[in-house]
Amino acid sequence: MNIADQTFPAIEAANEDRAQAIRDQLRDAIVDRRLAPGTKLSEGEVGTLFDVSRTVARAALQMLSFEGLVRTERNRGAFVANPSPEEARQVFASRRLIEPGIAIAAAGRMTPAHVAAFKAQLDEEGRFIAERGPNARRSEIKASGDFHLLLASVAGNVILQRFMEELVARSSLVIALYGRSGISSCGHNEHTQILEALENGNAERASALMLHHIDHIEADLDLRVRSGPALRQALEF
Amino acid sequence: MNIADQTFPAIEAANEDRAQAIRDQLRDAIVDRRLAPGTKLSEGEVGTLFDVSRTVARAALQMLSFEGLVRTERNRGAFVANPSPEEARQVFASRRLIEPGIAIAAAGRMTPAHVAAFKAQLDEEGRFIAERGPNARRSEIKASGDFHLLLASVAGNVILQRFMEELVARSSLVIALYGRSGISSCGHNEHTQILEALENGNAERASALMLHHIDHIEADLDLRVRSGPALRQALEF
DNA sequence: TTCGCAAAGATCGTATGCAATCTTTTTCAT
DNA sequence: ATGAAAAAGATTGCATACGATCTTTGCGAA
Repeated sequence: MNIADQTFPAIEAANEDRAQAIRDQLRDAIVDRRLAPGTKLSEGEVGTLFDVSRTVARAALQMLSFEGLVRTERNRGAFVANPSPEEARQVFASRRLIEPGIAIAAAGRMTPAHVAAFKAQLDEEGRFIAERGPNARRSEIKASGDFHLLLASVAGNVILQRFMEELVARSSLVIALYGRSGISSCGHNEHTQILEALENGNAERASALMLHHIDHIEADLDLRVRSGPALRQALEF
Repeated sequence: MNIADQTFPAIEAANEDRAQAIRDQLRDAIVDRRLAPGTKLSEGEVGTLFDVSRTVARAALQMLSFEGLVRTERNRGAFVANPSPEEARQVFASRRLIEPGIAIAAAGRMTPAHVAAFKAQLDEEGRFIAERGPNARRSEIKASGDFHLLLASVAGNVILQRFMEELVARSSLVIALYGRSGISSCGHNEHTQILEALENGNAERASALMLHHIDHIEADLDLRVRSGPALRQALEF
């Protein structure tokens, strides 16, 4: 799970913002758990891996720390975030507050093109659930989150969309740490139901289903403190 | 309104994160309108003003751009954000979704100490409203936002608190650009009412009052596009 | 061995330098 | 004058360098 063992796709070509590209790759790696919570992300290694200077690597890590996916300690560096049970609760409390509203907004803006995009998304999700192997698991995690992000994009509020991107990514970390049953594949049926409600323009139902869905995901977590949160943190694990 | 004309309090001493300190100062300057939307914030000038290298200044500006208070364009630099009417609507739509929930959460966690803090906050707000002069106006703007931030801190969810910090700051920019009646001092009474509801533990009422309060603030805006949004943006003004 | 402490090594925070890009000014033909 | 093109200047993007801080290693005493 060391970052040096990771392989990152494609070369960061383009004269576009390279720090942003690196951030995206690292975020994906964190979200689908190729990088475990607590993993050290040193500026030098990141820079070497992506073939940029520390300056750019540092900027990418700073971005991730704003998103809460990375924790930085002064003079010690950056680590994949290791959310405490309390943080985990706050992530889901935030989602319970925001995401039902997003569902309502999205219900009022669904077009046939959106419906098609959702169907394709759910198909993909289903395919990965059926497959075996760790790569399929990763893709499944990613796809499950992408459903929520697609919903947020349909809602048409870029601010809320960014909030949701952060919350979905952090949720993945939380589930990785505290999830009981490996994955939230239980959610697939619920996703389907939510899409149905959206398709029918039934905003209230979509909203209620979303709330339940979030509750179910959180119910699958074991947020009891195990060895005392301080120790856990202190050991970076 | 040039940044070079600004004076920033205190020296950025401490071996703590200087970029963060600079970000805070710049944010305050933007929020209470010492820096107008569209103002150029060059790395060099910021660095000189705060007596740090461009590296640190750049980091501070990057942080502000994540918060949506600053817009950065590749190879062109950073500018105080100039939110479009659409962005303005999204800011308030986000607040309508989040802040009533925050009020509910806060209502369930109010302690006597919190009540005292709110009272002090409202007192200060009232004092600035009574005063004359541009400095009082600035302080009034700041205080009005601080009420909402205090509420968010009482709610006890640091994630939502950060979201609110961003939204309140961006609201100030929006009001500066699109506000009809100079300031939202109209809100003072409403703040008082909200506190009353919180004090009585009446979560539903606090939530409803907050929703109305946000609506009132937004109703004071004139979000009609004036000279075409493209032109406005193109002229950086 | 085991503990503490010092030296060596690694990593971070920040300043600075250079090329690339953008902006402004100057120049010149229409 | 006016407008286009070129030159000069300013600013950014990025790499690199160096001191400061942290981490690890090595060594000697209990």
